[in-house]
Amino acid sequence: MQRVRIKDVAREAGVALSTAALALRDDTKLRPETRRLVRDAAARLGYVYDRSAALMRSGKSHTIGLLVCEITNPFYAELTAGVEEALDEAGFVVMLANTSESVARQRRMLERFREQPVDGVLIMPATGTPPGLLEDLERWRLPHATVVRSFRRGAHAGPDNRAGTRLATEHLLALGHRRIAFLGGGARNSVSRERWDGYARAMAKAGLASEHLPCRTDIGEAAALVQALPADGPTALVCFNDSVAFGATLGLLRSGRLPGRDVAVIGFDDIREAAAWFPPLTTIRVSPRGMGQAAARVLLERITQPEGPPRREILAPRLIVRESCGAPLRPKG
Amino acid sequence: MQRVRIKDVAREAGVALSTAALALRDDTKLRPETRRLVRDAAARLGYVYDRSAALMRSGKSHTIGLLVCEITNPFYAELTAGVEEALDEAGFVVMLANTSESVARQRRMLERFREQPVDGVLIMPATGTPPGLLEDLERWRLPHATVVRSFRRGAHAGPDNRAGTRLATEHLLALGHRRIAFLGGGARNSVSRERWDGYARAMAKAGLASEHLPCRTDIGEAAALVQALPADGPTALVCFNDSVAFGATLGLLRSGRLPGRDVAVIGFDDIREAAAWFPPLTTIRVSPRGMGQAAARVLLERITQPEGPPRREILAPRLIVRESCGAPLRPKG
DNA sequence: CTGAAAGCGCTTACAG
DNA sequence: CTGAAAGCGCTTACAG
Repeated sequence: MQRVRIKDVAREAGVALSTAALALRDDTKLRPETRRLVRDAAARLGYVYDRSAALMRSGKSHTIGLLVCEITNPFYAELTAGVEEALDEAGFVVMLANTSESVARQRRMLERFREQPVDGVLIMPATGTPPGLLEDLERWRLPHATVVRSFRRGAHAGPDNRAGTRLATEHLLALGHRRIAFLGGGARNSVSRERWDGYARAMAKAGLASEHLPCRTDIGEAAALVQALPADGPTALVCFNDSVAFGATLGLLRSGRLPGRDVAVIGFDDIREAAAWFPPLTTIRVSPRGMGQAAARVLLERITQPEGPPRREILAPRLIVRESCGAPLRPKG
Repeated sequence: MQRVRIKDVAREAGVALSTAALALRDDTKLRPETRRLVRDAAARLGYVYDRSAALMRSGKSHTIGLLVCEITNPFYAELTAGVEEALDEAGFVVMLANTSESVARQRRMLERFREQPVDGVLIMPATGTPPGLLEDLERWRLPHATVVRSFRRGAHAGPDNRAGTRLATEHLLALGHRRIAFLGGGARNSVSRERWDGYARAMAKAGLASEHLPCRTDIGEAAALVQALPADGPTALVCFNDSVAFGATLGLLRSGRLPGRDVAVIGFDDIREAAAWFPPLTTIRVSPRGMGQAAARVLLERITQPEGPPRREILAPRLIVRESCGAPLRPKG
């Protein structure tokens, strides 16, 4: 069984090869009847369009490379779903690489994507990514955008991290807390720096000292750290993200303390599990799916208008008050 | 700035075009010195290998399409990481599509992958996938394999679901439970059927009646359902998976009951959060990452040996006893 | 290891 | 809308 090519479809439909080629791409230069004629012939023969051949000739792959720093993190998984959704709508397909925070693997996959070739790359830079990577991307003229974590310049979509932890800290201050610590973060990436910064500035503004309890983004590690906190420790925790906050609540429960009543906890991200948590988690909402979609749009703009200035879309976060901050226990008034 | 082609590299290195082509793929027919010579020339010119042109000629894309039923589910996210890891080692790259359990979207993405073209597809069939899909794949001669959820035939890698829920049920029976219910599942897919079946058979063998508490795989929905369970309800829950089990423990906590002490809970999957949970979750371990790697291997075998019989790799699950089943509270002996 | 050549299946520009 | 043709950048088989 020979492979069916456009030439065969053209013969079956009784039209010229160039007409068949145009008809198969639904070109409006052709009469609707002709297009139907060709489509029917293609269906009869079981014709399958070969995108790789089209790419070879036209140089457009309608494919983008997505570098995820850690796909097993629910936040990034949700973001990936948003990216994939928005790109699919635009007729693009995504090639996935999970770097697992490895700078070496990130580099290797980027070169692989370049060879593929893809029309552009969307990157959540691995922790510790050297700034030279951005320069390489620019030199390669490979359209690119970052999501969540960013370089100093270049197209980007991400949350306003400083505003987020500022909102969380100010909420806790308004509830009367004075010993407020920042739990988690500390990695060498823009998100860690910015979230810490928003908290620290809000504390300084209130004339209070900052306290950092660094730990990796790991429920177990956060839980162990919080479980061991002394009774005269912080009365409130601004957490790097929801996973760390989940760990914090588990650590409090394990040491016989009730999150919200004994120690206030606020997360960041509002991942799906946050509302169903015990106690329901007060957190900063940034909508990973929406951010993935925004990032896809920003990248597509780079691909279609490579000469324009790169757009940076900073999304405003929102404080979602539930129970883990203890607010419902202290009605204002 | 013109694009650098193999021809240019050959000229720069002072060798024939065919020699340069072989050298760039590190063919052992060539002397190491020649290979070095060519590689150095390529580096000097900033040559980028064009895989799409190679695909066009050789017909091998070294790309596979991955259809994930729900990437935001941590279990499938981890599985995706395993697939991507194993394929990368074999020099393959993955094109991702998240079907979000939509049969229509699954169909559309499959046709897209076929056009791409990919060397094969790895599928976690969306709930409600018609058996006709398998026939299409066979007719298209598109190498394929399923993961976790399966068709009646075809290459596959997945857990022994019946053995898993049987292990869980027998453990609860041994702890003295009699009113044991199955929480979650009920979707029209092989996993739901098999997990229920393993539980129901173990109950029947013990001469006990089965009880099904169906709910979607959603922490919030499971929590609400369990929170409302009466005091004379089941004393133990075999859960469809860990997410449902997490919901169950939250529902118990919300209604003032301690999971493990008041009602025993066993999950399925052993996702990362299970060990850190409060209380630590007793569950059935199937290693999503390992399963993803196994599925990748099974698919690669289909691609390299399309005429051989499809392999089905059924992985044995293991009971991981932690605290949510209450076993540590009742030392044997 | 050389050198010339065919071909993968499209896209695209062009004269009619 | 036709028809013939060039070309995208590789791979591959072949005679030397």
